[in-house]
Amino acid sequence: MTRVTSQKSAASHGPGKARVPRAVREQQMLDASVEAFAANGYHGAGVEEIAAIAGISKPMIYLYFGSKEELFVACIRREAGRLMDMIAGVVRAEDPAERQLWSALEGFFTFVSDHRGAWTVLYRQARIQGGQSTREVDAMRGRTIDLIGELLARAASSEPGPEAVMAAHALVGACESLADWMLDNPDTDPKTTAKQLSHFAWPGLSKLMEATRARQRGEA
Amino acid sequence: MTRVTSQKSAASHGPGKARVPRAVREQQMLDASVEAFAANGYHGAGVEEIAAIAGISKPMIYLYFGSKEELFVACIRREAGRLMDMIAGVVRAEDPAERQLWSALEGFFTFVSDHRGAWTVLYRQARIQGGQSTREVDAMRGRTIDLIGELLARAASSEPGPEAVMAAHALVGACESLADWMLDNPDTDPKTTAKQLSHFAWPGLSKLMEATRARQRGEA
DNA sequence: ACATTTTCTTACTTTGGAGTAAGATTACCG
DNA sequence: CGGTAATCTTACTCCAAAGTAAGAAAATGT
Repeated sequence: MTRVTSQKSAASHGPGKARVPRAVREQQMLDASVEAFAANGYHGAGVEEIAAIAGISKPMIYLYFGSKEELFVACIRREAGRLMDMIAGVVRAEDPAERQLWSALEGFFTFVSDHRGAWTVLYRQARIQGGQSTREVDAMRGRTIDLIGELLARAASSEPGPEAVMAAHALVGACESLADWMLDNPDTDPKTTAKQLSHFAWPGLSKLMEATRARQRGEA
Repeated sequence: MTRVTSQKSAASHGPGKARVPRAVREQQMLDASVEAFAANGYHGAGVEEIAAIAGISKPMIYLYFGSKEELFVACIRREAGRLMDMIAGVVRAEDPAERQLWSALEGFFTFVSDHRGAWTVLYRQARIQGGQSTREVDAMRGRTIDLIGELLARAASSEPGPEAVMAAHALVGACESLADWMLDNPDTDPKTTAKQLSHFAWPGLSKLMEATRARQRGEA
């Protein structure tokens, strides 16, 4: 509610609306897109509706982004970048494995919490949509899983085996599910969620890495 | 490929197509719908296309199901029922908690494996779509999570606490993610997947239940 | 002041696909 | 046999929403 179409319309001289440089408008359009896509899904959200939220008319979107799909891809890219930045910003390479894992979880849940609704829905949308956006998100998801697999393997000082890959998939799935849950329970603390998941997942991971190390000693 | 429009067209007398009773046709339509929705998503699949796959013309679908959305809901309901039957068929109430958990996982992964592509995509579709289908699937998912939470609580002989609920969410998410993974790796054995996830998840669950029991003793 | 570029809008075309009208053909039942 | 009900098709209507044409109004430079 109380959407602001232009915060300095009165300051500008005359009846014409405030002109805004392209770079800024693009970000406003992306903000509006994320809001609309998150609320109604890719097909549910209309370009006209998005334009309205951004306080602008439809052709501008086509002028700056070319098509609805490209607009969507631009959203995905921006949000994906933000998520990656968030995680990269809190994980310290010199920490031990368990600590790194916990940091990554904390970064992820904090991001979801900060971007209420927006990201997770967008993320789920993108994986379904088909086309470029799906490819990009799936690629990012795949890289994340590989990374976690390698992290686990490194903690067990070995190569990533099939169990580590499976564990990584399971862990990522658990994160996604808990992220959804956080959206329904807005008063949940991201750090608590991260810590609890960490507590829950670590015994199994620890056991798995132990087994890996044992197997490796037996083979060597 | 080699889609069969009617296996007894030659057997029937004359050029007219084989007539089929409603109950049978409905199932054929649902089969076609699942195939099309799974391949192209709810919006990507056209009613005309579904009709073609079922070897029938479009108005029949509207005559029997009313609208595209109702058709989709009917798909969801049928597949959800099958999944529930599958799980209910393998879980034995008198078994201990760990065994029950493993059985449920086995049932789930077997179902996904048997209904290659179809179900998981449908399921993911439904959770996004909005409308009746989303409500039903989310409700089913919620019941499943509650069930698992209660199972865990019962194993710890206590009421379901917030940690149990969280663990249940994480576990369901892990299952969904691994189901997706199975679709990309068709040569994966469902039982192996179930067993591995069980091995991976149990230490954490066990520890959690232990803590719950300890806390309860302290309070009593 | 004038030309050029950038920002922005109103009003339009187009189309893909959901949904329907009207009726043909075949089975069923006295 | 009719007559009624069920199955099934061709050939439409209709609309929401993507995308576009044409140009107005403001900024920017010279």
